[in-house]
Amino acid sequence: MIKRKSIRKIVFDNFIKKFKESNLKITPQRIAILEQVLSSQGHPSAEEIYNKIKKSYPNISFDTVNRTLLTFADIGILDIVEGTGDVRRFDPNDKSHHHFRCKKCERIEDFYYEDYDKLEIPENIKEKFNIKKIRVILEGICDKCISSYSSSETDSNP
Amino acid sequence: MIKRKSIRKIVFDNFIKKFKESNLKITPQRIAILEQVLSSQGHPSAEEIYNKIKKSYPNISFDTVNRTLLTFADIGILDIVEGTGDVRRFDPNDKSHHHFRCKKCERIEDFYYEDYDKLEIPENIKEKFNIKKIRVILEGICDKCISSYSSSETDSNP
DNA sequence: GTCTAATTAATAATTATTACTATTTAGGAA
DNA sequence: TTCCTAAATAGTAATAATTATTAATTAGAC
Repeated sequence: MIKRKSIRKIVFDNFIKKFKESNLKITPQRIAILEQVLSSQGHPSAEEIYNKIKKSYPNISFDTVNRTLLTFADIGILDIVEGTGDVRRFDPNDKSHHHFRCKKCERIEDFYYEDYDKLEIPENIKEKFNIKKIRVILEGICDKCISSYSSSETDSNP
Repeated sequence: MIKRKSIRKIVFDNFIKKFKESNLKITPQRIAILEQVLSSQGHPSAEEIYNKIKKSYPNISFDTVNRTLLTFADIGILDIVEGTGDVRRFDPNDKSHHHFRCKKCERIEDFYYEDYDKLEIPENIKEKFNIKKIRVILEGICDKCISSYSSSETDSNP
């Protein structure tokens, strides 16, 4: 019991450290959202998290939850599922291809790479699902954005 | 000139065939949208396509364009860029993982597969972009949906 | 040409996301 | 501790994307 609590505390403290590193104030709302996120399964939307938090924190606003989740994504506490939150985009390219996505300008660029086209599908997946398409998403910073990025990204010296 | 035109016609006729196979009527609107899509670069949104079509077809409605594009995606004339069009979803899973997506119920399931974690990044991409994350998306039909799918999907005999 | 089910235009309704502003608060300095 | 200030929040409004509705039109089979 005591041990479980302290493990949980360590995980938690790590996030608190991240907050401080990013000059984010530690507010009860952020703590509540963090706790909710850490105990989430699957891929919740802002609204799902908002509804859960409201139970213990009735007058938190949706905006705070949404904004905070985006902040968390910014500082790397959680991820945004690829593509979601963007307007629906159509892809008229009928040749087998893969996508590079820029995290900064959201640009999506097609690229071709045969090795990726013939990737093997894991057995347990193949048994359970009927796979129709395989796509690799590379996420990062594109050439146009990289220059405007701080040097700390490429230079890891203090 | 004549040759180019007939190649274009062949490509076009293939799509017309797809229309007929799917019992879709061939309307001038659909032709216009098809032409616009086929000449599109990148990953246009419904609105972008709508704006372009309006120039040659001023009183087409947005709804028609949007609905038709979805229909095209249904019959496989084009794709929807993975994830787009969906509510933003957060991913609290901090372990390296990949996604299976069901095309029917939109379910996203995490899975783990080391081979995918250590995929090589093509040289030309590595030179141009600063890659931070690699993710494989498997698209298909999930176990829960497969039973409600027509047998023609799994049985390719006439 | 006639008929009918499918399609469309126009618009309304719904839903997601972002923006705004007055108020409150975290956390550093005295 | 108390004070101060920049940051964060609640509440709400605005914007934008998507889906639904309905009356009118039309493609394509006969």
